[in-house]
Amino acid sequence: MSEVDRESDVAAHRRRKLAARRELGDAYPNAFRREDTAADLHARHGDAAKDALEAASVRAVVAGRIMLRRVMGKASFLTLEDPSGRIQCYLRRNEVGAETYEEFKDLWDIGDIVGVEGALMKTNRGELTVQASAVHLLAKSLKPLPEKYHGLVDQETRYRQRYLDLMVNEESREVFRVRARLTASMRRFFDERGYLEVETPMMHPIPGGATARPFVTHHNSLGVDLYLRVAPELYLKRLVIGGFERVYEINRCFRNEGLSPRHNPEFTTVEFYQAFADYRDLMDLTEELLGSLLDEIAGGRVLRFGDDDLDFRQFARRTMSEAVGEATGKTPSEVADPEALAALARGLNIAVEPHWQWGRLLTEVFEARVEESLVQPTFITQYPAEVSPLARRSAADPRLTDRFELFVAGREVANGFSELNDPDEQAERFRAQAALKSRGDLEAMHFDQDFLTALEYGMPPTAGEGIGVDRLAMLLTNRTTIRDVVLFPQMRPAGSEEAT
RNA sequence: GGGUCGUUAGCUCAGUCGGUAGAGCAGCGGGCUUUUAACCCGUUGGUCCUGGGUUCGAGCCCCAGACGGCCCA
Repeated sequence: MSEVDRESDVAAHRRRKLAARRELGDAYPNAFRREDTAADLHARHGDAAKDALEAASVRAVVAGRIMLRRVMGKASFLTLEDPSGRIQCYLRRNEVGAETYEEFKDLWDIGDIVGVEGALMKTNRGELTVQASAVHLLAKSLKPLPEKYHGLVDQETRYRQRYLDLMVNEESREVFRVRARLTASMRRFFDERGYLEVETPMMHPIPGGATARPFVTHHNSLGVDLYLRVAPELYLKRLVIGGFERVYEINRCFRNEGLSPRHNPEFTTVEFYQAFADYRDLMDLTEELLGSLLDEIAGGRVLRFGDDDLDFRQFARRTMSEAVGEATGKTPSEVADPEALAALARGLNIAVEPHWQWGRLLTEVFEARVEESLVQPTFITQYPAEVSPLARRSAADPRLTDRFELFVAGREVANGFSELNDPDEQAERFRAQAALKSRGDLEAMHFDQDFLTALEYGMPPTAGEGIGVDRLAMLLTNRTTIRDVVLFPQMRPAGSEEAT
C-alpha cells in the first residue's frame, strides 16, 4: 500500500497522531483520577444561575470519551461521555495555553478518552460546562466511531462488536442495566425468603433435567466425555435431599439447537426448589415474584410489550386439556381421545410418530395451536406425564402431572412442578426416556443411576421451578429478540477478519 | 433445513431504463473565542459481500456461495 493511500486512511491519520503524542510523553497514562461524574454535576449544578455558578468558581474534574467536537479558531467545545451521562467542556486557547490548544486541535479525535479539569460555567444557551484549565489525553482511539447522529444501526455489527453498540447507543446500555437490576432483584427476593444461592456443575457426566440436545466436551485427564448442562435440576434436587430445603441458582444452561430470535445456545435461567411445597405454592410464588420484579423495575404491574398491555395483576390458570379444547372447539371427551388428537395433529401438519401416546399428542397440539395465543400471563397446568419425566403424577389422573408452565406474550416463561420423589417410579420414567433415545430421539433423557441413588436416600416432598431470565429481560425491555438482551450473542464465525 | 428480504465510502443511506457510483456525517486543508447533530470554503476516500454467467457494456439481469434480518420447520 503506498504512502498516499495510507495517508487517506482514517486509521493512518490517527496512528500518526498517536505517534506524535508518544513523542510528547506517556501516551497511555494511568495517573488521572476522575473526581466528578456528568450526572452528578448536572444534578448538583444544573439548575444554578449562570452568574452565581461562575462567581462560586466550582472546580470539576471529569473524564470520559469524546463524543462530539466543535472546534473554532481559538476556542472549542467537547462533549464528553462518562458512564453516568454527558458533560460539555470548553477549551479556550488563552486559558489552556497555545501549545496545549494546538495539541488538542491537531491530535485529539472523537472517540479518544480524555480527562478535563476546570471551573463550572454556563453557556449563553444555559448548558452546564466545564471550562478547562487543564486537559489530558488518556487513551487514543485509533478507529473511527460510528456516525454521531444515527449511531450504529447494523444489527450484525451491534452483536459482533457489542462494545461499539454500548459506546454509541444509550438504549442498548439501558437494556443491560435493566437486566442487571432484574437478576439483583431476583436474588433479593429469594434471599429474603430463606433460599440459599448455590452453584452446581456446568459439566455433567450425564446430561439431564430437561429434554434437549446437549453440547459435548471432553475431559482429557479423566478420559471421559462431559456434557454442558441443559438444566441444573438434578443437582439442585440432590441438594434438597442433602437438607438444603430451599435453594436457587441463577446461571447459564446450554442447548445444542438452532439460533433464532428466541433461542441462543447459552441462556440464563433461575431455578429454585422448595421442600414441603407443591406446584400450586410455586404458582403463587411466581405471581409474587413477577409482581415484585415489575414493581421494582417497571414501576407497576402492567407492562407495555409491543402492541399489548400485559397485566400481571392477575394470572389466568387453565389445564392443558381445557386450553386445547377451547382453541380447537373440541369437547372434553374428544380431547381425551388419542385417535381424535392424532387426527387433529395431522390436520395441523404435525409429523405424528407412531409411538406417541395421548400425552405427547396433546402437548404437540397445544404447542401448535395454543401457545402463541397466550398473551396475558397464563399458567397452563396438568401436563401429561409422557412429556414430564421428572414431575409427580396427579393424584386425580395418572396420565397427568402436577406441573405448570407460565406463558406471557405467547412465550414460555416458566416451568415448574411438584417433584417426583418416588425412586422406583423415577426409574420407570427414565426407562421410558431411554427407550425414546434408543429410537433416535436426540432430546430424550439418559437413565441417571446416580440421581436415582440420591433419590433412594429420600427426598422430601418438594416443588421446583425454572424461569427464563433472558425472556423476562426481553419482556421488561420490550425486545423481541434474545440477542438484544444477551451481551455477546452467539454468531456464526465471520470468516477472515481484518488483520490490522 | 426451507422461504423471503438485505449486503454500495469508517458510519447512516441514495443510486433512474443495464451506459462505467453519489449525499450527509467522520477524515484531511483553511477560517472562526459561548458552540451544541456548530457553521463556512475547499478536499481525500469504493474488492458496489464473493465467484461465475448473460451483454458491446452489470451496483442493477441470471446462477452458485458467504454473512445477516424476518417468517416457517
